[in-house]
Amino acid sequence: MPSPYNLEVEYNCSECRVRAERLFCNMSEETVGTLDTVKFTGLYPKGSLLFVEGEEPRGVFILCSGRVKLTTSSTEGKTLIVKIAEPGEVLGASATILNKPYEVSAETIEPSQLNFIKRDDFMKFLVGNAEACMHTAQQLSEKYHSAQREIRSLGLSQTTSEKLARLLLDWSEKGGEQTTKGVRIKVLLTHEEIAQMIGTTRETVTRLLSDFRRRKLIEVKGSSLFIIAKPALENMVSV
Amino acid sequence: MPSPYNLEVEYNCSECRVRAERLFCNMSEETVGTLDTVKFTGLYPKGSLLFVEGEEPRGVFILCSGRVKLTTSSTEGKTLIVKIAEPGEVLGASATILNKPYEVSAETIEPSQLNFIKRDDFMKFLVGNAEACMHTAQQLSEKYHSAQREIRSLGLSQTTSEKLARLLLDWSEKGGEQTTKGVRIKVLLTHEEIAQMIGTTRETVTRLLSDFRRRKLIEVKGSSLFIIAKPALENMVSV
DNA sequence: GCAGCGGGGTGATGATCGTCACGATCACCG
DNA sequence: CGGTGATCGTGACGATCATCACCCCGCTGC
Repeated sequence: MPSPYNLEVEYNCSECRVRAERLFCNMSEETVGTLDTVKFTGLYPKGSLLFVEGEEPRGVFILCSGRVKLTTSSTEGKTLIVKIAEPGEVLGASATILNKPYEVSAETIEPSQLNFIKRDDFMKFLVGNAEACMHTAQQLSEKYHSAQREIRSLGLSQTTSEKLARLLLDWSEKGGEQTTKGVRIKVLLTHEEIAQMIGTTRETVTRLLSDFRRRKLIEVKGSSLFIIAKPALENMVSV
Repeated sequence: MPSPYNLEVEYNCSECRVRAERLFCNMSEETVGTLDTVKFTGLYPKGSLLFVEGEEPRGVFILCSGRVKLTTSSTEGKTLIVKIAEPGEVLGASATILNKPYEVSAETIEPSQLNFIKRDDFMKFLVGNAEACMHTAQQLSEKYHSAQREIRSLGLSQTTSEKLARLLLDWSEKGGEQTTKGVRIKVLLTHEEIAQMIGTTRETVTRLLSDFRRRKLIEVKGSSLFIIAKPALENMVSV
């Protein structure tokens, strides 16, 4: 079946084959049926802005496939990437529940499928369905948990190399692939974006990566990055 | 009525006079009745450890009165104060819901009253009571929101003075008292603790505060701190 | 071809801030 | 009243990193 952006699309949550793996979506047939009646499926190309920091909450997005970059910016124009959201995450839930402005901006960095639920519908869904409410609470707990990790990393790291090492280790755990040369990571972000993830500058990232290469901690081949000396990297992080 | 630690204690949520002001506790009589049956009221002196980072979740604490310091530490012993919790907040909810280790440590910094709910009881309370679940979701949203603010501040601030200025402005908004000399803040933390709140060292805090004084931005009299030049402080922060 | 652009590499320089070191105060207590 | 510990003040020094500046490379469009 031809579909836009080379994306395999599932318009119907009840028939979604990956539902069981998704923390939020893994709910009873009945609840998912209700979900199907209020959601709007959308396909977004890379670079779509789902919502912007400061905007009044219109509702929530459930990320079905693809990846979404969550960012926040200072008045000076400096940008921090708070998180790269993965499939299964619910975006904008806290702002929607509190009816306060979105606290981050969300932008797709790959072609993505998202299900949108309008604020009113979402609130009714939560109030009327204990299971949905519970799963939302879980989802929010997850988000708080990961925010907490971010705070630790930003606040307790002494040096920038520590933060970079930590980021690489995080990546190797999440999306790493074991090879004979160590874990391979696909680096899909530019140095600029990596810098925005750890709160530093593009130049510093470039320099640190060269430094890591020189010290044989990592190896870079195109967009592949190999973790050669994992223990050494682990020694650098104290958080 | 005499009570320990000079604390006015309310053993019964149903009769609590400040309940309506508390985001979480402001629930129907019925729900609060249920809450009363599962909670254990505790009084804690200053310095009590409620739970420790990494520990398996025993349950949640509802802060009735007093204040609680939430911290996280690096393996090197450096400590970051994530948040000072105020009455009405629920502590340990995300860890309890996910059944993952507490992500922060909680320590009272004043004599405090807290209601404890065991994990099993709390989960049953949520599943069986839509209102409680909804209020918990709200509470978690609040926590996520404030964590997000913290991330912004830590990740986007260029200089330490910016973070300190921001902290003072935050305080003046939350607990400030208008006087002819500008807003008065009661500083109840040591320089060491302030340093831990903004991720720097004690010496730097001391120096920055002296600097702010020299530049007539603030004035210090004992534990009172006056914000003399609020606009100047606001100009320093870009987050 | 070549201009334009996004991305990466690198050097020079200076400000910031962590670290170490030492003193000064003040409260509390035997 | 001297001792002890917590807190604050301050100087000296050096490492780290942001900033600016420039260059290189590969790609795209004309």
